[in-house]
Amino acid sequence: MASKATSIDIAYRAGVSQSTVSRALRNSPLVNLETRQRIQAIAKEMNYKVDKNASNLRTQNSHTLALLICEDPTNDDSLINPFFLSMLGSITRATAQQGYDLLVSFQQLSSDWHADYEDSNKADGIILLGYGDYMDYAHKLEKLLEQNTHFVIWGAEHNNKSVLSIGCDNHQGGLIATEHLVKQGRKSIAFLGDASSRSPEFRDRYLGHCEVLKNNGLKVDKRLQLEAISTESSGFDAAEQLLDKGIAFDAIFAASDLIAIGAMRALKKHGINVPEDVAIVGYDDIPVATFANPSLTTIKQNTQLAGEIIVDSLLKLIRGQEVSGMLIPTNLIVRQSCGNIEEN
Amino acid sequence: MASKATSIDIAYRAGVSQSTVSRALRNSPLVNLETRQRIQAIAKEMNYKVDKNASNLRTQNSHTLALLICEDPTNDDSLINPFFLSMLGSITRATAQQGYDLLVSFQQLSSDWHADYEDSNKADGIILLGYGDYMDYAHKLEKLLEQNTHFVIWGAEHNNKSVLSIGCDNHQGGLIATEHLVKQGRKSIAFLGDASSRSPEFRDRYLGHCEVLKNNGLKVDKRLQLEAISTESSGFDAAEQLLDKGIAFDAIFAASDLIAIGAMRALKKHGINVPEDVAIVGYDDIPVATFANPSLTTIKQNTQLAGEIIVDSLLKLIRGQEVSGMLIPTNLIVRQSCGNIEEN
DNA sequence: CTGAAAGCGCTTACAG
DNA sequence: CTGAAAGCGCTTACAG
Repeated sequence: MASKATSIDIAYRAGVSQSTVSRALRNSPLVNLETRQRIQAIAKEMNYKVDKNASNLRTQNSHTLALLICEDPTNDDSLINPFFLSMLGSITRATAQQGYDLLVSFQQLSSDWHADYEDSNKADGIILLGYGDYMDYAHKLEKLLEQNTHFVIWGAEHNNKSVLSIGCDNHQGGLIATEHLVKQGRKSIAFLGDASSRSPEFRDRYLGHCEVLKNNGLKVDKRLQLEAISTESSGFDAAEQLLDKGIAFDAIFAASDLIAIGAMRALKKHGINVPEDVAIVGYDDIPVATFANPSLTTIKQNTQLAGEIIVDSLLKLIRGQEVSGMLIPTNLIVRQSCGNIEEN
Repeated sequence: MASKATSIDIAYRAGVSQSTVSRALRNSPLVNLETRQRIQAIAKEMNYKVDKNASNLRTQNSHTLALLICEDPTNDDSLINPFFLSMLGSITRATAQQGYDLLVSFQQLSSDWHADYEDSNKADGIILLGYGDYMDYAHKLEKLLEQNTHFVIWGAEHNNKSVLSIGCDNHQGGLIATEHLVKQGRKSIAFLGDASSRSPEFRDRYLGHCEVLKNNGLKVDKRLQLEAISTESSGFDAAEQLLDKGIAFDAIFAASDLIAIGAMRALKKHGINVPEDVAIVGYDDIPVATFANPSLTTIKQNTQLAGEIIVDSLLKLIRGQEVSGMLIPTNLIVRQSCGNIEEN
C-alpha cells in the first residue's frame, strides 16, 4: 500500500501550510471557511485521518477510556456475569456517544493493571467493574488514588471516600422486592444470598428486605436467611437447606436471578408450586428470567442509565469537575413467579 | 499531581542517557545487564510506564486491535446477541494473551467505521463481528480491502476471496444436530430458521440437516421448514405455524436456541411434551439452554477457540504472514430436550 | 486569517 | 556497550 497520507500531503495538495490543514481539520474558525471546506474535502477524498498517536502525544490525552473487568479467577472462562456484559454494552455505547474510544480488558486480581493504563497514556481514565467488595484489592485502589489516576468503580460504596463509586441502589432494590411480596399477602419470606459484609451488594438487598418486614409488623427470622453465592447450583442448594429445616415459608426473595432459578428447580423437585405455594422474586433481570417457567419476577438494574452515568462521571473527573458517588434506582419487573398469575 | 515521569527523568536518576534508558526498558541485550537491571528498578520505583502514544508514533504501529460489533439497528439496545458477548470475552482474552490491547465499539451499519480505525493508527487491525451475510456492507468491505486495511470477519465465507473470514462450521453443526435426532429414532424433523441466502449461517445449518435426512433415507419435506429469525417470539410463531399446518412431526431442529426456546413455549401451550412427543435441538448453547425446562440439547460453537483463531489470524495478516479462512468445528451438547431423558 | 517553528516522548540508525 | 541526534505526525503559541 502507498504509505498513509499525512497532513503534509494534504497541505501540498491544498496549497496551504500544514498548520492550516491541522486547523481546518479541527474545524477551527481561525481558518477561512472556504479554505476550511476545501481542505476537508481533500482530506476526505484522500481517506486521510488524523494520526491518533501523534495528536494524543501532542495534546497529552488519549480520548480513550479503559474498562477493566476484574474477574473472579475461580470462575469458568465462559461464565462472565451476564450483568457485566450488559454493563459492557451500555458503557461502550455511552463512551462512543461522548466521542471517546474504549479499551476493554479482563484482569486477574493478581496482575499489575493498577499502574498501567493511565500511566502509559493509553487511557485518560479507568472504569473498574469488579466483584464483591473490592476488599481484596483495596491497596491497589489506594495506589491508584496516590498516583492521581482517574477512575470510577462500579458497585458498593468504598470505605475510602475519595474513591468515586457508582452503583445501583441495592437497599432500595431489596425494599421494593419484599414490598411486592408483602403486597401479595406473603408473610414468611425467605432470603437466599450472602448477607455478610463480604457481599455488600447482597447485604444491602437483605437490609432493605428486613426493613420492609419490620415496617409491616413481620418478624425477621434469621433461620429464613440462607447463604448463597450467585450461581444456579448454589441457589438450588440453599433452597434444599431451607426445605430441610422444615420451617414454613410462602415466599423467597433471592439475591440474584441465578439463585432464584436454582431455588425454583429445588422447589419443583419437591412438588412445590410457584407462585401458588411459594412466590419468588429474583434480582438482575438476566435473559433467563424471561424464559424461565414460570417466568421470574425480578429487580432490574438500569444498566443503560448506569453506563451513561459512569462514563459521564469519569469524564467529569478527568476534566477536574465536581463529581460525587451516586446510587441508581432500580425497578420491579413483575412476571409469573410472583404477582402476575393470569398471564401465560 | 507531579507531571508524569519520562524516560529523561529515569535517565537523570540513573546517570545514563535517555537512549540507554529506552533500550534498557525494552530489555535490549545491547545494554549491560547490570545497568539494565538498575534502570528497570528505577523505572519501577518511579511508576514509570513507556508512553504508548510516543512509542506508537515512533514505531508506526499501535499494538492494538479493534473489535467492531455491527449491530442490527432494529434490535433492542439491551439485547445484544449473547453469542457475540461470549465471543467478545474470548477475543478480549486472546488479544491480551498476545500482548495487544483491544478497542471495542458497537457500530451501526450507517456509520463511517470502515475508514477510521486503522487509518488513524488507533489499531493495527480490525475484527468485524456482524450479522447475516454482510451483503449490506459489502461495499465497505471492498473499501477496506482497497485501503489495505487488515481485517478479519466472523461468519460465513465472503464472496470476495480476499476477505479473510473465520467462522464455525455451520454445515457440520446442522449435520450433527440432525444426526443426533435421527439416532433417537425421529423421522419427521422440522427445521425452524431462515433457509435463504439472506442468512448464510442458518442456511448452512439447514443444508447439513437436509444432507443427513437424505443419507438416512428420510425425505426432505419443504413444509417442515419454517422461517424464523433468532428471537424467542419468532420461534414461538414458527412453531405455531407448524402446528397449524397439521403435518405430523416428531422433532424440531431450531437454527438457534432462542428459536428453540420459543418453540418449546408453543409446544407446551398445545400440551405437546418435550422430548416425548417432540424432541428439540437448538443451536448456540446460550445460558438459557441450561436452565430451560426441559433443558435444551444444542450445538455449541467453540467461542474460546474461535477467539484465539481470529486474533491469531489477524496478527498473522498484520505481520504479512500467510493466512487463510477457517471453519471451526462444533460440538453437540446433549440435554433433556433430546436424548438425555433419564436425568432431571 | 496564515505560516514557520517548537515540542510532545519515544525508538533507532549512526558513530564511537 | 553507550550517547547524540533525527524524526514519527501532529497541535498550538507566536509573529505577522
